[in-house]
Amino acid sequence: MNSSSWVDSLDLNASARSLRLETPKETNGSNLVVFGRKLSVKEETGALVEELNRVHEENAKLTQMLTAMCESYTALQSQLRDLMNKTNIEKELSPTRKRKSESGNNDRNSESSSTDEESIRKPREEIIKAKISRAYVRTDASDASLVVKDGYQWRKYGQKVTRDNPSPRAYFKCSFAPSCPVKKKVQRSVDDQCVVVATYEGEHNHLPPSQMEATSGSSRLSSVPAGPAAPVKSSGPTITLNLTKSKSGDVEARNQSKPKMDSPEIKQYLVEHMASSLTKDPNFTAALAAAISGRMFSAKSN
DNA sequence: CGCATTTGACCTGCGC
DNA sequence: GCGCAGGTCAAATGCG
Repeated sequence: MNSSSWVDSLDLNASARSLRLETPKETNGSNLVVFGRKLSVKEETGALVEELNRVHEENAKLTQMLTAMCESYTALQSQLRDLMNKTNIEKELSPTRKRKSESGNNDRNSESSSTDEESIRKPREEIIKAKISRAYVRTDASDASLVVKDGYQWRKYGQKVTRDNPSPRAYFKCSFAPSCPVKKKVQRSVDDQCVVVATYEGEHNHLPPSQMEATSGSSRLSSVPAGPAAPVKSSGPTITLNLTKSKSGDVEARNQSKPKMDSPEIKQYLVEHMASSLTKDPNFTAALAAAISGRMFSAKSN
């Protein structure tokens, strides 16, 4: 199961709710015209409140489902990681094409200290490099800055024009924690200049700054540390593909089709998606407005 | 003045 | 060995 399918299922639930909430919306107008019928208005208000409570319960259930799903996905991911580490070790033990340069050094055993260091360092590098994910962010094509707001702080350390793509590729390092090994490459897509492709290498060894603020008691809903002129770019959805290298094509295919559900980006996207599907639903907003106004009127009449 | 960004130079791996 | 391309470094520059 991929995220889009269960996000869609959330959408379906939202639409199901909206179907049930159609009646209040239709009677909303009559509330204003036949305002004297207090009894029916109160009945409707009660029904709406009931409906709201039901929606809240449903929301809580969905949140529970989401949490359970995230947990099971995390468990699966750690299993996959263990498997991949095993296959990496096996690859290291067996002679491969990558070993060509090192095998060329075999006749120079006098440099054993340096080659030993390399052989120790290389698997570590490969493990770091194995944790590669890719994010596609839709931005304004006229926006020349290759900045992808993902909740982390990045320091640009280089830019290069590559052969396969006329638009420059920018290189970033995570600057929030000095010891964080994560790097990011950002380049516009060749096919669609509106789409920016961000490739992440490695894993953060710290919480995202936004989450750190949240845990430290900040009441802000979403805080991106890039300054006031840098809200979360929600001009389009960010799709994150975990491109973690894998020997098995089957596992790889499944893994690629499965975005990082436990990543803060996805979680934020889900929250935004759920919030927007609710707020964009005219039936829901109308019902909500009717319920609130109903309560206000009933409070006034008391 | 300090920090982030820019940009040319340099390093490294790979193919021929 | 040489050239190419991608990646990184570090001095220069800009900005708040």
